[in-house]
Amino acid sequence: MINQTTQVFKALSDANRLRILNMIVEKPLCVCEITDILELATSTVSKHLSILRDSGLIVDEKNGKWVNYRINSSIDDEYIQHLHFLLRNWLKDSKDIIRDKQRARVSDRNEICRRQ
Amino acid sequence: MINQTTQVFKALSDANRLRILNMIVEKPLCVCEITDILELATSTVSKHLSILRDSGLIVDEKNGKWVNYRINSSIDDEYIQHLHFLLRNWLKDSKDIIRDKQRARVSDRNEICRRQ
DNA sequence: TTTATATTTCGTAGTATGACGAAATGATAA
DNA sequence: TTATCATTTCGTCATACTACGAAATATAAA
Repeated sequence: MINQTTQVFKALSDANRLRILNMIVEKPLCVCEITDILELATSTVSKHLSILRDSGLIVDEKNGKWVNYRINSSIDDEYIQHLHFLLRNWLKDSKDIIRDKQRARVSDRNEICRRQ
Repeated sequence: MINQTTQVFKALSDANRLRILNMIVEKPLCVCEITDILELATSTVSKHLSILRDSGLIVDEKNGKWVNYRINSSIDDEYIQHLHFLLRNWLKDSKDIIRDKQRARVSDRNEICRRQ
């Protein structure tokens, strides 16, 4: 119980993971789209996503050759939902977050992914 | 902005610090009382408290030879207040947290501190 | 099947974190 | 003042974390 809670807060205690969470509020994104926005190595982004997934904050969905990541909106954990609500408001005025969200909205994986 | 947010989540991402936060909901405690309940070295507890204080989650108050730590209840940061509310509910059924809170309620610093 | 694309896993380097005891600091009591 | 008690700071060790590139895996396209 207490360890599950620390796991969630650990997942939230990294700037790149907070950026990912706010991006995928706009729309579900694949790894290469997130990699393009964060400007990190693909393996690094994949690791961040696995940490967020293991904490229950996000879920992944296979879609052809892509893996889409989106916010976990299942209502089975009210505290996770509470945290998502909190985060969306807490970071909504951050310049970095605003830019990330804009880039997420206009992101086109067919343009982005083969460039890497 | 985003770094202040990660700092708060980092502060929350350790089991001993979550235990401290729930203890001092019951009543403000000094370092030696918290040390007695957590069964850690005094220097370790002092460090945990400084991390929680620097994140804005708690405040300290000098009182004679003791330093009391309590939840930061000033309303100047709504997100911190939101997190305190969330934590109190999230961990209220944890056996460890329940025991810590009971020990905090009956703790008497005049009995405890000189034994260390 | 072969080739290309997307993602994950592995190994590693540098850094951060949490633990401790010892030393330093601050305040009270003798 | 000196002694005592509470707390903080410092130095250190073991472990965990984040980043990367390379290798492995999985799916789609040729």
